[in-house]
Amino acid sequence: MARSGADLALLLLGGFRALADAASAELAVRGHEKIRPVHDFAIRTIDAGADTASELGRQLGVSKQAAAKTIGFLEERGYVSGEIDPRDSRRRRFTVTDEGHALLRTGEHVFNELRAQWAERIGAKELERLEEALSDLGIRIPTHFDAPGYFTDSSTDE
Amino acid sequence: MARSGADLALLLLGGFRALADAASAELAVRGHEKIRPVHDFAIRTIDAGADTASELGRQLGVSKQAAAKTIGFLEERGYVSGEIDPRDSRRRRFTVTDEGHALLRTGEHVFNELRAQWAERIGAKELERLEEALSDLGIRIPTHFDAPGYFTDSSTDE
DNA sequence: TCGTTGCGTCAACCTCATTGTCTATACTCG
DNA sequence: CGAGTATAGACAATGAGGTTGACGCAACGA
Repeated sequence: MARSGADLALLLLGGFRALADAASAELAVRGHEKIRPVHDFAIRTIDAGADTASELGRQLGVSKQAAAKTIGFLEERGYVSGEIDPRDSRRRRFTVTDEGHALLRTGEHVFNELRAQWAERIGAKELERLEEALSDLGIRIPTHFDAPGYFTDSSTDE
Repeated sequence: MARSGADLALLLLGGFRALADAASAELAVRGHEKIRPVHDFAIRTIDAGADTASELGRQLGVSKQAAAKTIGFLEERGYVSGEIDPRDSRRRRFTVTDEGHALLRTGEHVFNELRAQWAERIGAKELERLEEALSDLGIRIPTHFDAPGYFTDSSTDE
């Protein structure tokens, strides 16, 4: 039967949220409080070479000020550490600390566990097929999350 | 091959965003500027009986102030209209206007068109299978759309 | 050496949400 | 009836997350 397009959208969003919320909660349990996907993403991006605030901002598609703020948070938590570039004293170059790498590993682990749970529920084959379908649709990994809230729903009540 | 759980999450988010963004853009083309999913959802909820700001807030899981603001926007655009309840002058009771119903219909249409495009790309069967899989996972329709939240604080309540 | 460009920071402001406070109205119970 | 309580909605302050503008300073290129 032809389902509705709106339901499809909601299903996708719901799936994402189920994973993201569960991951965030699990990360908190494991000692990484208040970590949100942005942080994971930012750390990866820094690790991949975007080692200054300006560069991180460009990579993430946000202003350098916003990127600097995120870096400030990460630095405060000890996930990254930075020092002035001896070659160019305008820059502060950041590196991901062991703690930062640990967070990345834990996050990955948590997500993989979640995925494994899904695979158990509907079958590994089916899950791969779902991923395949989404990939075939040309869905690209989003890097910008300032989505205009499309729906606001009550997840709190039940 | 075993994909990563994080990629799965991103794929779902990306899918949702692709649909939501396209729908929002198409709605703008059709004369409904700046309409986001929240608005559609709010109108539906009002139509379903949540005819005061407080009640809408409760249904949507947001504060009454936030709900009042949304209603203010909808009223300004002519999607809903309200008047003081003669039985209880504290309340302003809202009803969805014809314009509001038209928006709902258009939104539905736009989403269905988008879904049809996806069905063309990967096959109707495959799409249904994807929806089936997501449903089987017990994904519930979310109503809280601050969803970009992979990287934004998404409330961890449940 | 002198512009130009880029980095990082300060400051102001926007949006969307929150909580707290307050007035007015309604409801309930002794 | 009248007192006390609960509720609607409005106002204000606050917070999170982002933006733009301005600016000092360092680097670089002609």
